[in-house]
Amino acid sequence: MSPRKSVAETRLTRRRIVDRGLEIASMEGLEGLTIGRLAADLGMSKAGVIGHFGSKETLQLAVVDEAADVFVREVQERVPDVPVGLVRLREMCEAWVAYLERHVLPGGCFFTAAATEFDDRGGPVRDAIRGMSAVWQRDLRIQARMAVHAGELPADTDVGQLVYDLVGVMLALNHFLQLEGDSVAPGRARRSLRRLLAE
Amino acid sequence: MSPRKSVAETRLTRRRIVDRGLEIASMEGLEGLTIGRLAADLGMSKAGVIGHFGSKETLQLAVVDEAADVFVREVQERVPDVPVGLVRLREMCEAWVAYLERHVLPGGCFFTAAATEFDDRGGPVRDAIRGMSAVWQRDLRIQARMAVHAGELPADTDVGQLVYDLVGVMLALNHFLQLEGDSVAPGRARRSLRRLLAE
DNA sequence: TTAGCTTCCGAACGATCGGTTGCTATATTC
DNA sequence: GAATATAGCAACCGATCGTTCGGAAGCTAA
Repeated sequence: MSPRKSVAETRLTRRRIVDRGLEIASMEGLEGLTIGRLAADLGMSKAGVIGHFGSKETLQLAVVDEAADVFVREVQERVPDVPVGLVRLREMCEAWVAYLERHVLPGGCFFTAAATEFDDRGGPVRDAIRGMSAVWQRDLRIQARMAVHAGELPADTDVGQLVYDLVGVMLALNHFLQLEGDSVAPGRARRSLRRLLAE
Repeated sequence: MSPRKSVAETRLTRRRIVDRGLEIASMEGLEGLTIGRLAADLGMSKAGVIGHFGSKETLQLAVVDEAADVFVREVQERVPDVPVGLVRLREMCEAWVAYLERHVLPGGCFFTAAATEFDDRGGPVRDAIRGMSAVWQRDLRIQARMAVHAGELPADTDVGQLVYDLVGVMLALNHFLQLEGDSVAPGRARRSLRRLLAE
């Protein structure tokens, strides 16, 4: 039926698949993302979908990559160009809160959902998720360390502890927003961040 | 093949199913819990498994109930008989940390996993999970309120905010333990709790 | 024009999903 | 001891899972 598309159109089809796949995965989970469901949503055949990836696992990895791109675009690139250290750390966290508040993905934070879904298994998908999570936490740790070094945070600050607490604030935000539809949660998150990142 | 069992044995079979089901669900998720897998694990037929419940949803609800029982047994009943208020609140949180540290379930906190899995869907299973979560948070809120009233916490304490932060500490603990196998996480959790629940 | 490459489809594969149906064998009840 | 109730099994149902295969259709290079 469908003939060969130009190179540009082909890339576009692949993007459509991954984009819709990310939406589904953020709601139903990476395992709940089904070739048949994806094909039906996009009005194409299962073979046409899987042909771009070869296997479901490759598709899952492409979705994880896309989630990382979305995170870069919707969080990291929106961090204002402020000096490194405490000010930048605050803006990174604010961008994070705003991202969840904006409901960019229908299922909330993709990495939160994917992490709890795959935390007990092995395999490349779990490794990819863990890698993405590690990169962001590393960025937080770097800024926190700079803030300590610049005297913007107490000299005896435990940077690992601080990152732990920041992650907790974000996990709680996702939890209260998604499970309980709690609209005051972003305010709570910001208040916790203010206390954690006070000068 | 298998004949009818005595009433006691029947109850025991049902318990075996739900117990193993909870273990599987804590690792693979409530949807990843399949009748066939459960039957194979227990050395019985699918019909023998589903016969006790009638449908998979009923089985899932039974597993959620069992998870609540485990939580009561492993957390709430281990809270020492200390006076209400701040002291009791501290012991409740400590019991919670110890529960995750003890690795009672192979997949970590069942309700954390179940909540993120079902937070985007409707139906009785989601309602049950939300209900369990609400009960525990209510208990926390009550003790926090008593602590404020007794002057053990600052008078201007925002109890909702405190519960938000406590939940964040626990979600982070589960996250770092399960995804990253971080053995220092329980220490981090206790340190955060000490800061949140300082007199 | 022609040959090759690629995208996508329709159809089918074996496996597994949740669930149903008869049946056997036993515990319980009378 | 006879009648009844029921736990669990083997077999099967239609649906869906991920995946494979052959071919149709159109772009591109020769």
